[in-house]
Amino acid sequence: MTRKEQVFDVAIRKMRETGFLGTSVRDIAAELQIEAASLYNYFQSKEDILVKTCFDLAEKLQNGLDEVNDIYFNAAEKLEKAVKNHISIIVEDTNKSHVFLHEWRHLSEEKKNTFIGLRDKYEQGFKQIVEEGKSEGQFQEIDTKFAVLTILSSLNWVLEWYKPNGTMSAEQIAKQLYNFVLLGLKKERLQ
Amino acid sequence: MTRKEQVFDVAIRKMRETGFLGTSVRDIAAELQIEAASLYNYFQSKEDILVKTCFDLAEKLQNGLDEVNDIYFNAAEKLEKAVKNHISIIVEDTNKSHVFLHEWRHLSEEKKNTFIGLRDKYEQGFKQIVEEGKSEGQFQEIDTKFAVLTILSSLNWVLEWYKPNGTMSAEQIAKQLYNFVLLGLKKERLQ
DNA sequence: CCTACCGATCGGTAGG
DNA sequence: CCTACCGATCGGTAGG
Repeated sequence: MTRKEQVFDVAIRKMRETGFLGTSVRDIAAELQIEAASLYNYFQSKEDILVKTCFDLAEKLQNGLDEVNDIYFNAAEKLEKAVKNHISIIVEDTNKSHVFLHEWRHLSEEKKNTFIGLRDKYEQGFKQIVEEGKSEGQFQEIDTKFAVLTILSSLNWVLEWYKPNGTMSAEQIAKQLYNFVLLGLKKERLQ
Repeated sequence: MTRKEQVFDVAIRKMRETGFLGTSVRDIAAELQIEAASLYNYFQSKEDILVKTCFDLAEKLQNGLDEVNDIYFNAAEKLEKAVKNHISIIVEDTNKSHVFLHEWRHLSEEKKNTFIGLRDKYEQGFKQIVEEGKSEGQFQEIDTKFAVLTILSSLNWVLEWYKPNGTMSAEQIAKQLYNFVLLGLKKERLQ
């Protein structure tokens, strides 16, 4: 782990704990036992850390989703793999994921708009899968936006209680969530 | 609407938009076209607004849940009513609900611990309903904590896309969510 | 509801 | 990685 990685690691953890605005550069420096001014050898501004975290994770999620869409053809299968992709990425580094999910609104106006664009694109990918499932007759005729936002909310909530050393692996969580939450979507399971 | 209510209203909306730390007393004053110092006729500190918002909403939700438990006997019915209670309260004032859900961590240490206690108690109420449903054989043998957190996450996510003048009423949303998300819980609908 | 102001803290820079 | 420091802004108070 390079010194730069150490700095980012501490900064992101602090931002997860007390928010972007609640974390001063002096807080970060104190934990690293150096002076605040010294941090500027590792980043140009405090916002850099937020920018990198938000955009890195957005890219990772999108790449995973694109891959799922390339490989699989069946909507139900696509959805299952998309769920697994999402969960495996966000539980990989829960601090980063928290910052990505909750602190992006403190990006500068321009960066924020770009970020929202990426998020919309990602949601669009899920919507397309649900639409496919509906037109193929695999999924029930539920409102697409409603279904997608409910699915993603359930997936993201995993962060609130996922413990890396807990009893469930990321794989098991993905399976359980898929069975539990997405049961409502499958047609043959409806009354 | 009294002047004090106006002040709180503006403050809470600002805090929803840019967070508790991202909202200065000067921001609030500017929108009301008064000086920052004048605000202190309406509250004693900026934290007062956060405290009132968080604890008022926690109390409202708990009272609703207690009532549900008093009136109904069947676990499935209790769960349905608890879901409706939760949704109807959080969509009543979406700004307050956002602050309640996301800004409580900026409460002072002591207040924060009390708040976490209230939240735990509320979750406990839901857990009890799920346990009842399981022991009565109405619900499948899913992990209780897992089920409750997934349910609450879905309910809270409503705030992200609920528009008071949208096509769905709070009642319809509650029904749809109950059918969609909670389908996984009911035993007779399992494969 | 205002003027006038306080001490503390903020993100960041110059220069080494 | 440090010393020394900048201007800006913060929550809040005194006194009217």
